[in-house]
Amino acid sequence: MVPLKRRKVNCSVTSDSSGDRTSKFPGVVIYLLERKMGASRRAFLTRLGRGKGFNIEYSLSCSITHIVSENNSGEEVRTWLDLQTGGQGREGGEGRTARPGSVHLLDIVWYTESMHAGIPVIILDRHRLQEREKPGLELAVVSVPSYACQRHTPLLHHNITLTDALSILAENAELGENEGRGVAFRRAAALLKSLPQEVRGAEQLRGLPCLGEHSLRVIKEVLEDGVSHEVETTTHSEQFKAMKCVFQALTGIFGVGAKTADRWFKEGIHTPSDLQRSGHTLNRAQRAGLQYYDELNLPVTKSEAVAIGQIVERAVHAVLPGAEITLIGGFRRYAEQFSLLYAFRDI
DNA sequence: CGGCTTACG
DNA sequence: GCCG
DNA sequence: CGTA
Repeated sequence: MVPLKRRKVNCSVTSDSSGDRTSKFPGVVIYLLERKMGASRRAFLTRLGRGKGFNIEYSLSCSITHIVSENNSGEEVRTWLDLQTGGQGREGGEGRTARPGSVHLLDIVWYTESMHAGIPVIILDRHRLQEREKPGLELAVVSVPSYACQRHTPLLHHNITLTDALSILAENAELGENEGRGVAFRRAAALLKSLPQEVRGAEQLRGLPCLGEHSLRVIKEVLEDGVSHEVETTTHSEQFKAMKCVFQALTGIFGVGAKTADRWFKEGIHTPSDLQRSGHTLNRAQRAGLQYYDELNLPVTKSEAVAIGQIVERAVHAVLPGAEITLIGGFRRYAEQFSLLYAFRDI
């Protein structure tokens, strides 16, 4: 079990201009293409979607993630989009778009199915506007450096559904005290995070490191069916849910790691309250962890970070007038963790 | 079949 | 589970 | 064994 991080930063993504509309589904910003759809039908579909909590924009901004069209071919929409954006949304382009992943070009069938489901349904091949792809572009067999240290592993990447699935299997292995197996699934997920674009077919991944029979099978299922049977079973398993919950509660105590959580779990200690009652002998860190349980599990806010930075700055200036103090770490790297680091420039 | 990140307290 |  |  990978220890949970303490003091998670409240790291809500600053939404861009269009994100102001409250949406039940952050990450899904829909643009309905009026061409061939007609203004009145577009207005109707927009009202329907917004009523169900979907974020539907009327103008084409860079925050759009899903473009839905009716009675247009993939080429038509692509040509139209290129005209609007000067080709910036193009997949396999030179990375000029700031947003990860490219816009999904979808048929109205995806929209109607999503309306019916009340949530954005997982995009399957039949939902996509089929584009006659340049051979070897869309289905490019990707290659990656074999050393993990040579790969980028960004937080925001192009294969979230796949990494989510593999992460569940990793978590399950870790909970079952099968660390090695967990490591393998985590490596497989990490590899997918490094890919420059969304994977469309498992064939693209042949020969890549860290992806063996099991991971490839899961990936294939998710790509073809939207879900993996094994992942679904695991997610809904009472055993898994219970273990996950207890682990979160116990390792959430500073000074308690996977081993101790495991031991206590077997002894029937499932919550911090159970622990209090048990009268177990705790070490110094754990006593503090229990005493300040709530506070230590509160996110560090940006203003808190800035305030601490100012205290340090005053102290440093007392010794080194003119020293420049810069807050770095999580708030700059857009990571979940928050580190308080102070670097000194030569003065 | 063994090993799975690393440094430090 | 994946790899050497 | 735990934190980072």
